[in-house]
Amino acid sequence: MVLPRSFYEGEDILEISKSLLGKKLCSDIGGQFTSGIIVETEAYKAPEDKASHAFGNKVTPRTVTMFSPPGTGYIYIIYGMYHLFNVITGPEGTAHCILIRAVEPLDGQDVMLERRGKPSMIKAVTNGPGKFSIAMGMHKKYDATDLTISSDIWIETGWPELSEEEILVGPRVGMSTAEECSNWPYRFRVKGNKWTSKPDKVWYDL
DNA sequence: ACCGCGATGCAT
DNA sequence: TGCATCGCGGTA
Repeated sequence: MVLPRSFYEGEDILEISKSLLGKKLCSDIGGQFTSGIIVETEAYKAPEDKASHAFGNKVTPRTVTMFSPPGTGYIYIIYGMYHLFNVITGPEGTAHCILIRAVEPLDGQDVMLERRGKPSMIKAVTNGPGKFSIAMGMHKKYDATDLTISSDIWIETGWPELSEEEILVGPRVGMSTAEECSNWPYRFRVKGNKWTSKPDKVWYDL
């Protein structure tokens, strides 16, 4: 079942970030169907979050998508070559968004390997925001896609709801200019899942 | 294992 | 100018 808009519109972005773990992210791009279970997420809580593109509710040509209704996809380019995929959440008008950082591959694994130029799934294919976005065909041209009605990119129910014991939390990465926000525990992952991005030492139980 | 760095486009 | 990144080649 495709997740309805009500899934995305709650006030608590951290709860939604955790609820997205275990959901099934699907894409049908270039005539190729791929899907994967979301196993790592990262929350960006505008307007007070200095790490958010929409810090201070700043509206630019890039960030305007972030003010779209909850359940909208936000795709932007980082380092000139990676099309990172995010989900807009929160009450309409808030610019909260959640970066999808890793998925466990399900359908279309042959397509993912071809897009990534890798021989097998044991080589890191979807364990990072840039990597899984390539594997699933994410592209800036799909920015502002309505994930509740799109036939290009959508999110379905997947695993049963995870318990808190199955989730680890840690600080976000790449926070060089976010000052006090850089230590916020806004990054979530499925405990023990081998498809998450490279482990580090800062994870702890909820 | 870890570290440094280049690729490459676009927002500011 | 500096990224919400990745893969490579160096050193160990």
